[in-house]
Amino acid sequence: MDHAPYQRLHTAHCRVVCSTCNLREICLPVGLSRDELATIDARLVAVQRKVARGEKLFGAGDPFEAVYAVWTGFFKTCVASRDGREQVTGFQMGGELIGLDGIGTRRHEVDAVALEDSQVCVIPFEALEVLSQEVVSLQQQFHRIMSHEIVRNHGVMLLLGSMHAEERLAAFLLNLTHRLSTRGFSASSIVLRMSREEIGSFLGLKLETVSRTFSKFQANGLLEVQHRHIQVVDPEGLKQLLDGEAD
Amino acid sequence: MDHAPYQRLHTAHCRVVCSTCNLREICLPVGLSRDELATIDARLVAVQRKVARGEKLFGAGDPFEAVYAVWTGFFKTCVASRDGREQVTGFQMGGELIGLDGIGTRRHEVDAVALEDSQVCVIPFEALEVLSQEVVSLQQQFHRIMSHEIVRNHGVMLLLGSMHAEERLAAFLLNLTHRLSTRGFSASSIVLRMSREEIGSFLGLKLETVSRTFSKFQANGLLEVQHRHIQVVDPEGLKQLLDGEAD
DNA sequence: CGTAGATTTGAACGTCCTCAAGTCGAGTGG
DNA sequence: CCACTCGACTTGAGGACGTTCAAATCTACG
Repeated sequence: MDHAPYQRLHTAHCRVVCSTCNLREICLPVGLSRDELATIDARLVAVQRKVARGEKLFGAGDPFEAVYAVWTGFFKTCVASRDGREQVTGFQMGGELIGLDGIGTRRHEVDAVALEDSQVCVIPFEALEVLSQEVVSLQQQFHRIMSHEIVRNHGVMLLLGSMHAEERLAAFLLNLTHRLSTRGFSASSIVLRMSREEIGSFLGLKLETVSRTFSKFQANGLLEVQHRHIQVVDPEGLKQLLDGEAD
Repeated sequence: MDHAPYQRLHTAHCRVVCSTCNLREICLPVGLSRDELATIDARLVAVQRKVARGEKLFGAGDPFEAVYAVWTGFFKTCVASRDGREQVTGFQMGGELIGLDGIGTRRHEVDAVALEDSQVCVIPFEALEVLSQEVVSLQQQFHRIMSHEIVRNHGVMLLLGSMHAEERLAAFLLNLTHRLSTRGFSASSIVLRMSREEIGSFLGLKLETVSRTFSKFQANGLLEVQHRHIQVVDPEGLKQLLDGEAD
């Protein structure tokens, strides 16, 4: 990669400061006091790392040393089975943590790939454990985040286990718009960072089915689809699809 | 229930002792020293609770106060969507923790139901957080367990998102036999605690498909099926199904 | 402006679901 | 002890939804 030196430069020198970060209200430091934030700044988040679009933040099997908070950009995580099947397990955006899968085995269990040029905050896990022994609310917030991840996974299981293609895509879009609007972006005009194939892998569908379903939603006046640019015309209609009020 | 008083008696008086529990090597206290075990005994696991077959340990929406370690018996956890769809998110046996879903919201997000008469150790979550500030290896083990739960969920997503019925059931049976043999039970002769419908809900299949697939496995000489009693005749054959070496 | 990759769309097929009937086993009461 | 009943399970037939294979279209990026 011809900008590897550029990356290295930033990895070494860019110091992140949680206390002034615009994501501090939706990231790991939620609920921390001013003093606690200062402690985090001083002892926890050491460096930032840039990850170019298409590059891996880490791969399955890599030694686990840190978890990562997305600062800018967009990621996917995916698992693969021995025979080559791949499953996208999630998409991560600003303020979300990546790498929790590695804590148990001390090796990462998924691939984390940037879907656009991105920057993450590196949170050395050892430091996180040490610091969360001192800072109660950091410990609590960390536990909350892991628990949320488990609950999120349950939601995906429900989706994969019991929903039809249209319901899956509707749920996916509503989840995406919800998370985007939490971060101050429009909930109605969105640009997908992932391909139809990646959406399909996440939703347990083939890319053709995803494409057809987009077309159908457009025909039904729920969306306007132009490649990766999606206009959500009728969010209520999407919700009704999920609540079984099909008509 | 006519043995409610009996339950109450035990809830109030039965004191569990991790240090002599036969599950201590596969439960929360893995890796703790003798002294640390003594601390846990004294300050963490206060009471045991009996849950009769078919009863809930807790339900979705209940206030979250504790996590539970299965001591004897067998549980399922399930989520439901507003429109009544239900998805079994997991089956839990001795040494496994239930209730991690409630940490984030302070309310349980799933139903936990005993599939046979069971006993759990009640681990008040507040106490767990306090104690894991002092006992490093307890904190580490707890984080490991949450991470394992996340990785397990990823495996279920892979199963639900990309596998065919036969592969799903094979994966389910292999997972079950593996966990049973870890606990000293036979890996070849197993008694299912759950109905075909519950298996189907977990695997994203209808009960008829589960039943048909059992029959097919029997016809192919992989299993001998007698209702809920399963003899695993050819575990290698099951593994080959998963690795795509179908023949 | 051309090429490679992503997306859309069509048609035939296959897996799993739905609906339905029948079997089996445990528990109950005569 | 046997008949009865209820729920769980099995099995069959037909249909639906999503997949597979294939071709056309579009876009981005060099």
